[in-house]
Amino acid sequence: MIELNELRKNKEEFVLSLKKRGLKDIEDNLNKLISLDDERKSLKTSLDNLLAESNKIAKEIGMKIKSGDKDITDLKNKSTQIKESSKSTEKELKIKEENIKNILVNIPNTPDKKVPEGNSEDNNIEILKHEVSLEREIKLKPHWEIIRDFNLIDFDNGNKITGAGFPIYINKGAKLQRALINYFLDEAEKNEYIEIQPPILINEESGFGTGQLPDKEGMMYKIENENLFMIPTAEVPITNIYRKNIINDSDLPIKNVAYTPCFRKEAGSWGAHVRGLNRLHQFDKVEIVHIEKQSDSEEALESMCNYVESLIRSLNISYRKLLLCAGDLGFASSITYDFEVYAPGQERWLECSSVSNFKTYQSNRMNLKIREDKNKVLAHTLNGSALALPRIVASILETHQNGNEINIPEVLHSYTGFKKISI
RNA sequence: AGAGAGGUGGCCGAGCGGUCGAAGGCGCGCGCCUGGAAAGUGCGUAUACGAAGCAAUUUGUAUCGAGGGUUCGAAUCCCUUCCUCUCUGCCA
Repeated sequence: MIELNELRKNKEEFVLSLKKRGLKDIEDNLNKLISLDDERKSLKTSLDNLLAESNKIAKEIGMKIKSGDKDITDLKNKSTQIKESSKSTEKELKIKEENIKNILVNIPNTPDKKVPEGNSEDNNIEILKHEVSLEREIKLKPHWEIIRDFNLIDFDNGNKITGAGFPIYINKGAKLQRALINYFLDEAEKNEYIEIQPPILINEESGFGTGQLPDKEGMMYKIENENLFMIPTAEVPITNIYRKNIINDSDLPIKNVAYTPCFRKEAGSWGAHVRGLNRLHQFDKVEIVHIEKQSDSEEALESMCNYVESLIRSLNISYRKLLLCAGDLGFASSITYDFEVYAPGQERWLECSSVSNFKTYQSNRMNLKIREDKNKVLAHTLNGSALALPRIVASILETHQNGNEINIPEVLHSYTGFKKISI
């Protein structure tokens, strides 16, 4: 949620910045927000005055009763009158506050200065690319063929017991999943991340805090009679641990890592190119989350990117790093770097990590602050995938296939217990 | 899931219709005392939203799990709801 006070201070910057996202009526919207806030303030002032008056009378009555004076009818009547008008003012104020929140909640985060303009993925900027050489002369298969040939994942039975997009990993396919998860967690630990095992169901307040609710409700699976949601990413439960907290400066940075399954409805995003592991309803992911001081978050984003890059590189697969343009930026993010790995069997780049700085957008929603000297200021929240498994698996299988066997990247050997998968 | 007890500031804990944002203690911060420390002692120590001020700050309102209600006045009474503990049941 953008900060209203900041908006009031530099409206022009907000307008320019949000226009980068391609929002057309944003200036009118922001003006409306400010005038609603003016109205809110004046209502608040008159309500406070009424209540102050009413409190004063109540105290007078109390004093009179104590001193034995029973003549309080006039005061009572006066107070009742004040009460009536304060009730109606209070109602007005509540409505005003709701109106403001409804608008505020639907305004996305302002893109960082570094974020390029543009409204499609073609406008994303490639920051770097690292390619591994493929000397093999065999014809490279897409991973869904490899999976079938080596019997690593059973999509059909997943379909039978749950539905499309819920794969069953089998045998060495399952072991590979477990190896990757453990490898990613261990590496995070070496980099001073504290491991968390959060719940994978979250309530409405948590969904609101990180920005999935109310507007992105369609992405999450809902448990109807419990009013809970399956997490679309571990970002939600981890970041919400710190909801409504005031954290001491000296306790920062907070660096957490968690492995969780993730659940996404992905409504309407199924097409011909979405085969095999390219898009799933349930997938595994190791997520890193930072809570940082505002002045430290830019550097933290860099270090997170470097960490993610080192992980991908260690798997000996081709990857590239993109800086997302404003139009491609997630709703709550101010700046996002995507990492894509290359899947040579299908000749496609697949996104496997998204590293973002949300700045104060989430902390403002969840009231997460940092105590710096005497001041309390909103924290910056950041997160990134480190890493999402399925597309990494796709890239590993397609990159390291070698006829009748698949070579497992060396860093995983101690985790898998095998160096190759054979037919 | 049933029965009972309970949810008060960073923590412990008093208050159970009147000046209570809330005694007392612990913790923490600043000062005094000291050669230094301990002990002692003085002061301070929640959050949100307004108003005034360049600011330090001053000031109003709300908040005693959450949301409603009764009352001139609610931490205190009533209703709803969430959570915790104990016992019983069920269970990996």
